[in-house]
Amino acid sequence: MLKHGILGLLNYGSMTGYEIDRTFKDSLSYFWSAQTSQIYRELQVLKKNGWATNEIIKQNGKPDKNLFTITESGKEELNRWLMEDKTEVAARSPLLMKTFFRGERSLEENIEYFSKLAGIGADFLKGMQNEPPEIDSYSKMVENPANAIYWKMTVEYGLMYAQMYINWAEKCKKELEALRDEHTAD
Amino acid sequence: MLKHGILGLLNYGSMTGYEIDRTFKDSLSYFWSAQTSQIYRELQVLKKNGWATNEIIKQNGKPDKNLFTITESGKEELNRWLMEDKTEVAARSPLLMKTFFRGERSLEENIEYFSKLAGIGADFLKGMQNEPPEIDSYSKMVENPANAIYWKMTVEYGLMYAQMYINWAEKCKKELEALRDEHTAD
DNA sequence: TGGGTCATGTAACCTGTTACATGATTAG
DNA sequence: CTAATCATGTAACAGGTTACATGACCCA
Repeated sequence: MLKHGILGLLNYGSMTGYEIDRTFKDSLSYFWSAQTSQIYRELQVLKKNGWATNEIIKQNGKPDKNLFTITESGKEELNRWLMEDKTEVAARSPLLMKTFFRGERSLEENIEYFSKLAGIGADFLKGMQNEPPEIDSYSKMVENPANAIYWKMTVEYGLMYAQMYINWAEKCKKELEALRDEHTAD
Repeated sequence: MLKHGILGLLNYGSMTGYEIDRTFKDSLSYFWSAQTSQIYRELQVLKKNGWATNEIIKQNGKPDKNLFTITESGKEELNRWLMEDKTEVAARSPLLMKTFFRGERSLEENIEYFSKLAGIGADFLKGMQNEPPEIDSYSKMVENPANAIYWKMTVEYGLMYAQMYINWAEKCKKELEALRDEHTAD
């Protein structure tokens, strides 16, 4: 998966591992986090597969740059991946795993838990609304402005998801509060 | 993560690897998929960590059962995990990774893509509404009916998520259609 | 007689995480 | 003087996937 993300970025233009790492951390982290070490390792795989070539650029003072460029075969692989359809709605969710087993903890603690989730969701939403991932910085990077519509769609997903997440957490909280109030009413 | 899911199940009662595997595949797969091989491997880790003990139960005709039971230390670990708060709203999303790079494909193909996503979302939603993960079968398994509320919350999340997913896919589709119609109107 | 269920796993591989290592330049 | 930025990675480990292997019993 990360391989294809890197191919997608290289398809916009040649980049060094460092730049790819920065892009993931600064702009794509809300839907994909990647470790620096993994990026450098995957770049070696891309090279081995013939999907990218590299070129050392001498610098003085700083370490040399290792600039990667996508090949024709890399572009084919990128397109193959984009066309393949293996779409699953449900994704692995640590959140739901934890929710599922919460019966082990007290009502009060769980009310607190969902309250915290709602708060975290609200912070995430606010963050996204105030400083949406820097679409403009990609626009400069890429000649074709048509891409921006797809970038915005991922942001839109983030906003809609965050809202749903908050609604869900609040609903859960209310259900537990109702349960608690039933008991204490006796 | 899977370790803790297994611990959570063992906390309901002793189980064999086969039963754990069935439970994940039949009932928890909408938020966590697990390979049979991984379950058997993780059970060895639980044992090694002192979180579970096992007992061979002789059978004739069928292979012997290997029944696992949670230990006190395993219960502590389960509770430690439930109490720890490491909640991230955003999760790694292959869906968004693919969406982000769709500028590489044609408008028409992408309209088709989002249309398919909306359909897949609708099928998932229908499936969940018609046959929600067998909450009843857990209820039999577990003495404490209070757990059911948390199980239902995970199902509720599934329903809300599926709806949001469909709305998003349809919105994306409409945006692209509008773009196409602008161009063809010239 | 053929497929499904019960029931166990191993081996190899791929992907992601954590920890470590180096070193110059630049801005506060 | 110190922290951040630029820029490269390696090693070990943890977690997840794919493929393979075995074998009896039961139902249609």
